[in-house]
Amino acid sequence: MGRKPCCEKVGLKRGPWAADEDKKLVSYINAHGVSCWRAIPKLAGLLRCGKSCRLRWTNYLRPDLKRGGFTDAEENLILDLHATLGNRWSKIAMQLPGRTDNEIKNYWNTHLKKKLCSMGLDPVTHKPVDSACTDGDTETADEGNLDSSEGHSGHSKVMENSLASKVSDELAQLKTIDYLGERMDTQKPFPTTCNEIPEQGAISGKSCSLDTTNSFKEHKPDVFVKLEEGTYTTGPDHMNAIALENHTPLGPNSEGAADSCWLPQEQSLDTAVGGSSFYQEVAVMNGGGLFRQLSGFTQSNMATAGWSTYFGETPGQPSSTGCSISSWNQSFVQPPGVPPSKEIQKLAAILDQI
DNA sequence: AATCAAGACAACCGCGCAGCT
DNA sequence: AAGCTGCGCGGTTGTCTTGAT
Repeated sequence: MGRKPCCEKVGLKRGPWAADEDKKLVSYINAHGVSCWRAIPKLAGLLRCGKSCRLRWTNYLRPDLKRGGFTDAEENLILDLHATLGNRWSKIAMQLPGRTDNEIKNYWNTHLKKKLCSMGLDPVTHKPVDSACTDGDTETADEGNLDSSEGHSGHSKVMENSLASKVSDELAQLKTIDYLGERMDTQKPFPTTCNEIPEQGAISGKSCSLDTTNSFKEHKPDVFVKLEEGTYTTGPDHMNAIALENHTPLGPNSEGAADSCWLPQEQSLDTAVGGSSFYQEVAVMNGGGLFRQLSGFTQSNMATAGWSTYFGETPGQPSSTGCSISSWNQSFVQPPGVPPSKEIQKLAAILDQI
């Protein structure tokens, strides 16, 4: 049973939109708003299907769209979010006000994918690959896609690695969930010094991120970061924070090289904060030792965990909600003293088999 | 100046999901 | 529960622009 087409296509115009079509659509929507896309073309006097109108509006005509090239900060934010979310362009677009999923997707395909390749990173996993991407974008990245192997010989190893990587990531996240859940249940404070950070069981690299625009609301548990001895690096993705705050990072190694900014273990948070969001970010890492996204996190339970002090006002963000931490690439660590859940045991078993 | 290739971006297509009847 | 409808999403294609030869 075939699906009914979204609209009657006979006699409808296709292809690029003319200026007068844009004008008609904009003036109609400005006057009446958006209710039913299907009905809009007729009401607006357009020979387009509703779907085409919706796309034109959302991707091009919407007044809140930000035109022009992507800034470095936006670019880094996309890279980071893609590392976490994959090709979920709409989700990524939610974090970039004024940008559309289509725009981001195009930018990714034309610029960022190549950029990652040139850096020797797999555009799907964002992890280093042995061989650089070939032109023609047959990314080695396909290894991240278990469904697309189509029986190519020699892919079984790749598939294994991919599966292992996926399972590892899943496992790490579940461990984190368990650990964070326990912490939240018992009101046990999060580690505040480097020494309290669990060291064992580093699993795999992956980025984690925090939507600073919504504070801690509605975030799913994410990952731990593994901390090097006494020092912390924000990783390249820390630039996200800057993007969200829409200003340039301060401090040493700014200019996109902030991934190499380190803070001594013993440096106090108060000292580290130093008025700059860049340092706030580092400071939270320094003091907190870990960061996470957790559903139900609030200002008050963060305060319980000793974090509230560091969520100061940041430019362009509501006071006390604009935490500047965004994300960074580090390794997962095995949370201490957490009895493995069934899910974890299951995943661990799969991992062993691989 | 003409041609071709590559790049950039707009637009389309098909699928899946949610809400409604 | 099943079918229908509208919408949103991600992948893909089409078209225009730019740069190289």
